[in-house]
Amino acid sequence: MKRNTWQREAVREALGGNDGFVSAQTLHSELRDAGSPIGLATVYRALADLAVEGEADSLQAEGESLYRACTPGQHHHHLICRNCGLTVEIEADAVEQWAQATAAAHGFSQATHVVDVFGLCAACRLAAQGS
Amino acid sequence: MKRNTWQREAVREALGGNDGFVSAQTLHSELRDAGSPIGLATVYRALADLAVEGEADSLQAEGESLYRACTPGQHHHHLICRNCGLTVEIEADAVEQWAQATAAAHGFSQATHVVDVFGLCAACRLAAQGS
DNA sequence: TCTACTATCGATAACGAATCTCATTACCGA
DNA sequence: TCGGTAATGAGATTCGTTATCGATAGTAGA
Repeated sequence: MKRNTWQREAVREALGGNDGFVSAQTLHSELRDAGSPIGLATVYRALADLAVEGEADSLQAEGESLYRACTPGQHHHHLICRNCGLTVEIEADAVEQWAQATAAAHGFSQATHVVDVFGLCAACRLAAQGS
Repeated sequence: MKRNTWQREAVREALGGNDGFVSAQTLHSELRDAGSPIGLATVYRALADLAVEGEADSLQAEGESLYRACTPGQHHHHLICRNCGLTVEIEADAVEQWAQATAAAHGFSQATHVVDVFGLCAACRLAAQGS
């Protein structure tokens, strides 16, 4: 029996309110700053649940897990600004097929893949040039 | 001034003696089991150096950093068996170009990318079927 | 609506990977 | 051989994450 609690909903909303990837710790701080008495463990549990249910994407960076709300049910990858965290969801049929084909060519089955692109978004590039 | 120590060489050899990716902790255990009195911090330092110098590749998995000896100086990706850790180095010019093009299309510059394929190698698939 | 059941919460302890500290060691040029 | 100093290593520390367990509060059924 799955229950709907305001805590879970708060995490979902806080996640949706961020453009890019955020850490569980950061999300917890934001919620506490906003006056919510939510616990850190609850934020971790909620994020893990959301990730399993496909409502959030997660990736590992610099030793911590980052999460982001994403369009559910659809396989996609991310183009992430390494400066401001701005994230763009990208489709990559070509890469999907390449991954499958490459795996098969080496005798591998049940292939999954990790594909993320990091760069400097237009705004951050201009800001860097201006300084 | 860079110095050559037996510890650094021991890490290099231990890394080369493994087919797939191994964690710093595992490598340290192996070295200690083999009778080497090398310290954990030294293993971490040596691995970080090797990664910087291009003699080792690293990737994040399950909350820890994994390392592997690799052909230096050449950009490539990995096809990794999620069961036995067997790793195959793969070239992916198509993916390189796709990543650059996609980043550029969204206004991103200085694009780098993370591309790894996980699967079940032929031997592990057969073993799984046999059981 | 009321009640019982139990999923969920949350403070905190525990855990583990990675890093830092600093006294000691030993590499290497002179 | 000698001295400066890079490198080492045991242990402490940091930090993100997970486990524990009593308290809390959704939810189904009476």
